[in-house]
Amino acid sequence: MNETGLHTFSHPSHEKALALFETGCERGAVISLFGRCRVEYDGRAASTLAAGNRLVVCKPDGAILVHTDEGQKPVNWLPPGCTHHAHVESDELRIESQRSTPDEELLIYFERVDHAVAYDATSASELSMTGTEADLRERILDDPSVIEPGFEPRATERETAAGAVDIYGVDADENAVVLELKRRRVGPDAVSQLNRYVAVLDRELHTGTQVRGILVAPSVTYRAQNLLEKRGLEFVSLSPRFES
Amino acid sequence: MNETGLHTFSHPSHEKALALFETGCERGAVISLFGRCRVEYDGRAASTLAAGNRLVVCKPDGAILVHTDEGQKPVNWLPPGCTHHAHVESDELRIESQRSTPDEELLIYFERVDHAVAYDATSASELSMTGTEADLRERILDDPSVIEPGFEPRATERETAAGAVDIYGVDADENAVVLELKRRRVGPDAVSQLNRYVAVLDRELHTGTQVRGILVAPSVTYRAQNLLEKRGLEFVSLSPRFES
DNA sequence: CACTCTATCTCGGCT
DNA sequence: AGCCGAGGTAGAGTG
Repeated sequence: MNETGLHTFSHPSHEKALALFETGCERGAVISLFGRCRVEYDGRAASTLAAGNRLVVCKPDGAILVHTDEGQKPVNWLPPGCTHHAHVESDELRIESQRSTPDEELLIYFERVDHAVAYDATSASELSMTGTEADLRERILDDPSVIEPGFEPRATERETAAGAVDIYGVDADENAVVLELKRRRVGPDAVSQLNRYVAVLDRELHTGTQVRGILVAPSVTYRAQNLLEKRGLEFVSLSPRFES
Repeated sequence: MNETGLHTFSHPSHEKALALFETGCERGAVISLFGRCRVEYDGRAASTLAAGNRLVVCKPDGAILVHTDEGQKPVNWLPPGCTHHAHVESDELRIESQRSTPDEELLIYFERVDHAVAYDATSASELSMTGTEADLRERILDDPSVIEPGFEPRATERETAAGAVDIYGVDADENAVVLELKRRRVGPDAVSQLNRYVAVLDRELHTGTQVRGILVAPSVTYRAQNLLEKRGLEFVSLSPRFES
């Protein structure tokens, strides 16, 4: 232990690893256990993982992750809000985590702990992100001509019977226009969604002229392209603004 | 280093941590770095994370994760298949990971490494799971009467113009029946999907009688319930079998 | 390789 | 608190 809140053991006995786990949890540290263990999960689904060398990370908010040597996703996990209990039994260090709503349980049985770390990590209070769908909306509202000359936004999140439309406006000839925004390449589902908005607004507005529907995204899939044409909808290629 | 493939340093110099990182990567180990760092991401979106105490995990398949003290999800990450480069610059240990399609980049700058671990983890070859949609299908095929007396499955994954139908069969009166299976509570989208199948099969089969559509899931949302009634579709409550 | 679909999705916003 | 929809979705399966 020292000023940075670090506590480690190499090849600890189960008792020493247990002590590190418990004092670390109390302190609010992130616990990392490297060792050979098997894992059982029971809850929304059920799974069993045969023994192997894993990395188990246990966070003070109650989240627990079991990582193997591959994949970005943990092979087993429980979300934040779980309670952990550890004890030594049958020559194993057993970590048992549970939560309710829904009831689920993760059992991690270490036959051997190779290394144990308790570390005081800090939160991510200052993560800032750009390049989202909100950025795409801002980009259009800042300069509506990126859609087409004369386009004029009238409302965002305009409510319809089919849900809220991203941007509602009019074109140079005062025809109603519905924009559906997607921050990345889109498939046929987005086209269907746009089509529902157009159909609903056609009915709700009952102006003589057809409501125009424009899908705004960086690109579309081949099938989405086909569907757009079949439905008489339009497409404008536009990406979210990336601020640095 | 020892027979379990473990290599650790507490409070290493940047050079020592760099050496551990590079030899560990070559060896195919999982590298864990505990220390104070800032993180920048640029790719599908863009983000900056101010300096703080983090856990950085770097896997031999190219995945890299940055964990804070909270959340199940890493605060920053890159998926498997990335290439990592590490070097010391401006009194920082800099880990720079990149990939293409899409182009993205994760920059992790350690001003201080508190602890470093290289560990030979093993894969999850033997994860077995139950309680999936496949289990639900098996449960129905084992005993079709759980749907209704007289129901008789004729095909699974039967192809239609709207995609593959989960289970296709006939009822006691030889009417065509389409089952759409979901392992958990479903919303209106599943009803729409089922409706497309029924509509398409009505046309493809052009039998005199209406094709029946049954949604099979543990439960449905309120709006899905409404939509089912509006479309003349049916619902059977059934959960996947959990084997232990 | 590109595209599509599912998920023990996770996460956040809203009713 | 539960429900619903989006995601830097991830990961698997398929043409």
